[in-house]
Amino acid sequence: MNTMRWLTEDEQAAWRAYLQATTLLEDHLDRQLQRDAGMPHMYYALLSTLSETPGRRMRMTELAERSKITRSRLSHAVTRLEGNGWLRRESCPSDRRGQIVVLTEAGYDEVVRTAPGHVTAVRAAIFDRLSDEQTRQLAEISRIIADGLHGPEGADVPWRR
Amino acid sequence: MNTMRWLTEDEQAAWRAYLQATTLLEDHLDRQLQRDAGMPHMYYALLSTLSETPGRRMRMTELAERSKITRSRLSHAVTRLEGNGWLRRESCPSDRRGQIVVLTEAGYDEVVRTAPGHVTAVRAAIFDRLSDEQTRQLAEISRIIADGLHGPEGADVPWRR
DNA sequence: AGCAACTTCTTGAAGCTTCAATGAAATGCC
DNA sequence: GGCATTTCATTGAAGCTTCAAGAAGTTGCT
Repeated sequence: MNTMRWLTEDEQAAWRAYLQATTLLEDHLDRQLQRDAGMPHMYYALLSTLSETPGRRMRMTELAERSKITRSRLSHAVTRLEGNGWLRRESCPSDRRGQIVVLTEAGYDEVVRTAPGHVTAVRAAIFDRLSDEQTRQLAEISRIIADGLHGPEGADVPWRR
Repeated sequence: MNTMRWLTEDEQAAWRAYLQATTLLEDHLDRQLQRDAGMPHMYYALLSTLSETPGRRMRMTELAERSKITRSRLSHAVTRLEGNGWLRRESCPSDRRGQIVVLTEAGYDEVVRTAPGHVTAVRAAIFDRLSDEQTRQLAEISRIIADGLHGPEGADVPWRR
């Protein structure tokens, strides 16, 4: 007998729609930010995260974890953004392996300058089209998926990387 | 006065959750398929789409549009997959500019071999965790976002790309 | 203290994506 | 027919991501 569980009609439809939506949205936001800020969306997200953080600084590892990217990817990204003068590395006093990424004044200004355009793009693509109810549904669904893939925020699983 | 509309608390929460979920999921599926099939998720999706198509073949442009990727990206992808022997290019009889991508027997076998593992990964990450109601919500939300970004399946907008 | 095991971060190479430019063919217009 | 415009697909270079390896520092065990 065949013990394999395939996707139902509804699940297939949802999966196709999800793939199309995420592919289009990623592409759309990458283009918007590449045009208006000269960097891909993930790079902008890094600056944005730092801009909301006390001291506008964070340990590499923590920034990588919050952003859900590998340390390696972050390392390359920081090197590039440092070249733009938007970020700076400082060594960590409490742990000499550590590096602290600091958003420069120029980097902060860049976020301030480009945030309105980015928020407008996100609104236009998503939240202006969804009801409040759907916005909450999206949040809940996203949390369920994210939690399944890395444990609910702080569950340290050794088999993960 | 400031006429800019920022995101509400709920919208910010949804956006953060969405970004984390999609980043983690993409990464997870890319790894799963890279390990089990030796290709990234998008490449697998191309083979999978072709496998469900009459004659297991499609025009480049149509495959690119269904997959929501650029022709350029598809061109590179097909070159790579052709190198693996999973795809083959044929010239189009009705339009001599055209190319038709054909899934080879080996390519079809590869999809058959790796589909179960992939479906299991998708189920485990998403549908085993969502209620039927949430699955329908995800489909609806995804459709709304996708439609906003490229017109509802067939609306040909000249200003796009 | 000494040492293995682990963590932090970086690096270079290989692979993937984007962008702009190009060749070739089809289409529309007069 | 002749010519400009548009469409189809490809190409190479530059930029981004992944992967495996490695240097440096910390932690835990005895």
